[in-house]
Amino acid sequence: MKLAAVDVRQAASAADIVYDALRKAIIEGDLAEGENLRQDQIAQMFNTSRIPVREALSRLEQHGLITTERYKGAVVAGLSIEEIDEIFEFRALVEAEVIRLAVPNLDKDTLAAASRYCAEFGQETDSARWGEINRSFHYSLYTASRRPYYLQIVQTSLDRIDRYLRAQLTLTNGMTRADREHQAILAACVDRDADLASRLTRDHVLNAGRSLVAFLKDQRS
Amino acid sequence: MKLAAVDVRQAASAADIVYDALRKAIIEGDLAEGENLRQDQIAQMFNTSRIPVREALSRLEQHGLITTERYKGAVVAGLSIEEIDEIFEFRALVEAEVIRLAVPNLDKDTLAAASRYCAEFGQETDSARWGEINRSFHYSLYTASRRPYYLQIVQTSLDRIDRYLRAQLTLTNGMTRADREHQAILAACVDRDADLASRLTRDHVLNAGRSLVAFLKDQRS
DNA sequence: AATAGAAAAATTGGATCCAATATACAATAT
DNA sequence: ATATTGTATATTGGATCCAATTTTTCTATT
Repeated sequence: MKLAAVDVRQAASAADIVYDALRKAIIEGDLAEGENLRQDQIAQMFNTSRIPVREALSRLEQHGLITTERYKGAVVAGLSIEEIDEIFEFRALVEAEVIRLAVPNLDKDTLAAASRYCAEFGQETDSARWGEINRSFHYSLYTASRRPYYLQIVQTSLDRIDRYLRAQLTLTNGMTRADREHQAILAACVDRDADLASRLTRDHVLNAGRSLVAFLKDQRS
Repeated sequence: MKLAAVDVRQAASAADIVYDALRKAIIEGDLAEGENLRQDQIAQMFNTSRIPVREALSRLEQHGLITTERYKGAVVAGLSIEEIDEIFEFRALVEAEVIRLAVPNLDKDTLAAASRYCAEFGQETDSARWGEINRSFHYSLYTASRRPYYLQIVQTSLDRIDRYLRAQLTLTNGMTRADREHQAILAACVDRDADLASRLTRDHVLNAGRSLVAFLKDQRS
């Protein structure tokens, strides 16, 4: 029997759909930080009741993307400069280790895919897509680490600061620098130099963080 | 006006209470892995309806403590040896960094508290309490890192493998070795030797992981 | 007796309803 | 005019009800 088997176990529930949509909207900055999320309003937007919305909001809160107060509701979580700084520092630690673990396992296909993302990043003119391509580039390499737990942590960390990272890429000329650094990381991976790839990734993340924090300090003062 | 003001904003909701209770039961191993969690049954145990229970289960799933399948329900998540191994490796990375960041900030009170936990750990005869004291010892030092994001990650990582860690302490004589290592870590902290404390913490976590994995490999085969 | 299939029970996901709380606003007092 | 109190509205948290799905039990057939 030849059939494209589909795993029906994980058919999306209403809560899944709402969660995915809200997560995406927050990550991409379509929902401004501080914005109120009214259960009723969201429920109507998705043609469902408040129950799945409440579950979605609960998940978002667990991931730190929103904050809720009892009987008051949910608002998109903002991050202080100190929190942003800390998350970048954390990412530098973990992602440097992930790429180190990944390099020995990199095969031709993975490197080719990463190379495509790297080129695409450099050529893309629509700044709205940089964040997504940037993420794809790094993640395609990280996957070779074969460390699902690390990868999940990296994803949730990135979720928290993705909005700001996107801003940093478009402003302060972060894009051209990121492009250079991506090429260097990719080259180190091709050379199977895990230590170098790790150091470059660490610096890449820290550079982005420093540049972003400097920008925000200026902007918020 | 003289009144002991209490912040009523964060009065626990029913979902909070159920979540805390289930989390504790899973972490401490009172709920065996694979065990079914029936919404109705739990709701009755807490004299509430299924709604708060569902929210609690949703949170537990986000933290990886249970797995759920649509229309089938929730079961306490078990971990494969590979997953346990990975989480210990991850903890070693992060906790080594956290203690390094903590050492410069350690004040007398914090060291005194850690010292008390360390002594308590060595003297406690009730093996059921070792897990909790062990956690308190490490966490009291980690707090000085002033890195709330790191600390939250450390907590959730520990939540995932605490059951197994408790088993490891009671079996394979893990307890006496842990006690020795705690004293060495504490001494390095008193000496303000961040590098040493970091290295010792890393080894401490990796040792526990290796010993646990060896035990499980033997047991599960 | 073993097995396939149908009916019944159990369980979850979602909708609707009610209670508790917060917010907005009007009325009143100073 | 301002501040305070009371009231109405909006919003959330929780209970109950219904639909979709799974699991169990029963029955018929071989």
